[in-house]
Amino acid sequence: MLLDTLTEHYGFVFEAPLLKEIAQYGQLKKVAAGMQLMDIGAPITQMPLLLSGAIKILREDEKGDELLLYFIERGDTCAMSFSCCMGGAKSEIRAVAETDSEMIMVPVSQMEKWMFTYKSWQQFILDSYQARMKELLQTVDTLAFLRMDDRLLKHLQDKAKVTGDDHIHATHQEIAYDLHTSRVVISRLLKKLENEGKISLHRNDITVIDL
DNA sequence: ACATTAAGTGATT
DNA sequence: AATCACTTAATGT
Repeated sequence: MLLDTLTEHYGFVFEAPLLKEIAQYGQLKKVAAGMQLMDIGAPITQMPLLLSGAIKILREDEKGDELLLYFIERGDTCAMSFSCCMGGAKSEIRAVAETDSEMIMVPVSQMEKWMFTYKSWQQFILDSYQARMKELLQTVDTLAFLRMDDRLLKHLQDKAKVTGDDHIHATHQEIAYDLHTSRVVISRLLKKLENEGKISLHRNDITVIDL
């Protein structure tokens, strides 16, 4: 039952009547890892409430190169899309499932209504917005100061965190793609991190030791 | 055994 | 930090 799963994950955040409403208007959605959930330019009609798994949020430049902004985890929602959908705007970002994930999709119209009727909802959106903004500023910081080694280590740690596994299953090329750099650079920095004893390298598998 | 793909390295910009 | 050119290692057929 949808309400049960909902209570399990969000029971501490929302009061009973709101949980009931979410169960009524939302629909459960399960996605496999690697699946694209939202693309740049697509209109936003629904917003996800994440139950399990993780979603990565990407920005894209003119040439189609991607840059990872941040991850969304259980108990999060994409607050960025909230500001967009208030004005009926289109998505500025792309969302891809990092792991197999479950979420509840809620129509935007309902979410707007709840802003006025439920204090806990208002708080949830505000908190979520603040958390995303903080993460975003962090990535901006590392970008601005061109510290690719810090960026890489943080990315590995984030990835291990959202996956819940210290073994990262990814090629150097894929990581380079996320951080918008070349594979050679990633290989070199990974090698450096390995020498520093922070990670261990194997083909298609990086083990994060220093968490 | 051979082809393909992933990873490591030196040199250059 | 990015790119090139090349080597070495792991994996699939």
